[in-house]
Amino acid sequence: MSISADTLRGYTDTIILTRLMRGDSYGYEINRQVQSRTGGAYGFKEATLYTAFRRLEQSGLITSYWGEDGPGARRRYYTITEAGKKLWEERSREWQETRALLDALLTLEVEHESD
Amino acid sequence: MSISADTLRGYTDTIILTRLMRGDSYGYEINRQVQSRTGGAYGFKEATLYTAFRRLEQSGLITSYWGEDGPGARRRYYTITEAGKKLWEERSREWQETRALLDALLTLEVEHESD
DNA sequence: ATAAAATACCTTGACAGATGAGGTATATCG
DNA sequence: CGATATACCTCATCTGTCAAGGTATTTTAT
Repeated sequence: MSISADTLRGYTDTIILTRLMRGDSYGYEINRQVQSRTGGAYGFKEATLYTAFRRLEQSGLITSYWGEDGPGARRRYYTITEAGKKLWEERSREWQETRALLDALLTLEVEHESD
Repeated sequence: MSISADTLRGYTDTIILTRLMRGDSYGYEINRQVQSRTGGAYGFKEATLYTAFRRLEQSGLITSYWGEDGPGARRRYYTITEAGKKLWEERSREWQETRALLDALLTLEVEHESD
């Protein structure tokens, strides 16, 4: 976990929604995917993950169901709703904007003669 | 202000430090620069800005002094310290990493035949 | 002269997201 | 049979943002 989570604050929900855009999944798996996609550089703290699920479900962006009991511990699966998909589109676009803004705001512009 | 500040949460300090890397400045001016560099898309709320100054000063990342009374309302100028410069370097590097992580995490990877 | 707008600063309380610390239960592996 | 991995959960605390409130000076328009 080389990246402090506070620099990603506010993106938890969108990251989860991104995972669910690929199909239903459950907490533990989503976190494993996040870790593997970042080469181990980032992963959710459990409390962060599960409070996010509550928040997203309460907002109608995802729904959940208990997985058919196969082998292993019980799993709660999550499904993204239409509202969730719409919000994901919006947040994705917003990320592009934010990235451009931060690139501009965190760069030392070059000194001009005319300055 | 088309970008919600919560997507920039955690970058306030680094944005301010970036401005001060260019030389001493004061609150109102820093905010004007942020607005102009983002084409009006982003600006600090006053409370956010001034609480950030307190935080940064308490952490020894900036120092402050009242400007010589010229024309206009009184201004409190801020100077970045050596510790501040060091942190700015670190946070700048971190932003590059974070940007790459979020690009990876917010993208729907393409479906492969082998999936 | 005077009212309005712009410049410039400040604090406090409320709110929301992240998380450490605590917990439960099952399955697998040595 | 004990340790580790899987898999879930909650609550109290901490931190950053910001609405709402405030002060004071200068400039601009009437």
